Amino acid sequence: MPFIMIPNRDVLASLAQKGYRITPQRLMILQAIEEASGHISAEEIYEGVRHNYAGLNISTVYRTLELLKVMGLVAETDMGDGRVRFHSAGHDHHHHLVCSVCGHVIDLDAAALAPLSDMLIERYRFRADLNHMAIFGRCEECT
Amino acid sequence: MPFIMIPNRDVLASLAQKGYRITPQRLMILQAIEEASGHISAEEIYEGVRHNYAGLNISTVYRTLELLKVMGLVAETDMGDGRVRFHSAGHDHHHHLVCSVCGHVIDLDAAALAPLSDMLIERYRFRADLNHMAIFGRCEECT
DNA sequence: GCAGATATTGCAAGTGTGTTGCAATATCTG
DNA sequence: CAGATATTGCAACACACTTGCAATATCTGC
Repeated sequence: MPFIMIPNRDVLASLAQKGYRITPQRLMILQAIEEASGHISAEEIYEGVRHNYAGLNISTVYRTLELLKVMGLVAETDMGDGRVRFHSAGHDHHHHLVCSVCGHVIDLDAAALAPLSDMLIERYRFRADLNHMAIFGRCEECT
Repeated sequence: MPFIMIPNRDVLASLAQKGYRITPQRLMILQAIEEASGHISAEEIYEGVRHNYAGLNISTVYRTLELLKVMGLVAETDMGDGRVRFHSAGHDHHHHLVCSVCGHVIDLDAAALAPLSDMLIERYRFRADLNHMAIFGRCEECT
């Protein structure tokens, strides 16, 4: 059993409280997500954790991510590269400007889309779920 | 060879002009896209066309869609249901409010997102490509 | 601590959407 | 109409993700 850092105690408490078990795999996956700078895919989590613990299976990563997502502990964004990316929900809510040319991602804070959200409710009675939205386009360098 | 309606002449001219050939498969696929109310997936185009012409292969559908997309004759939107959907680019540009609960899609005209687009250029120097964007959330009925 | 209940894992096979190499065939040009 | 070449159908593949199930690990109550 490899050495394991202790991730966010609140996350562990949330899991335990609902009858979910704290396993080394879950600890390592959580740690990988929290350590990731930016947004990390299931495959990247898998590769990262396997450096310490070769026995990990990719299906455990997917199942853990699904669990964390349903519990609202991680957020999911489709950056349009054919796989879904995750980050800790503990960070501030934000959106993503994804450059279609160079792949660079600019973070955009949640407030920036508030006017859009208000307009959609007023004009269409549509309550947009704008968490972690990806907007595609070209960044300054790639114009 | 089945009976074939004549799709948009401009589209045929665009194809011919670039050395692409007018085949019955392409005619039938184009027709399926133009006749579709709303947004149609590759699989739906395939099934629809096969009613008339059983010999069609799904890879021909994908290759034709790719061609039409590159030529700007159809537009593509990821509605978040695990497959990409297409519609004729001849129609007005618009966006989509997709209800996560009932799947209902509200069309939103392009102008509605102009303020967002302007803000992103001004504040982030990011030129968003907002064509046929999908915004997820809940419609009035599913609140 | 320990035993039993049960949540979780690893494995291997399966899904679903979309892609690709290649030989056969169809379209277009002169 | 013949030749050049674009396109198709086929079958196999790619890739991200899912699932059934037996083996194993975690947690709870004593």
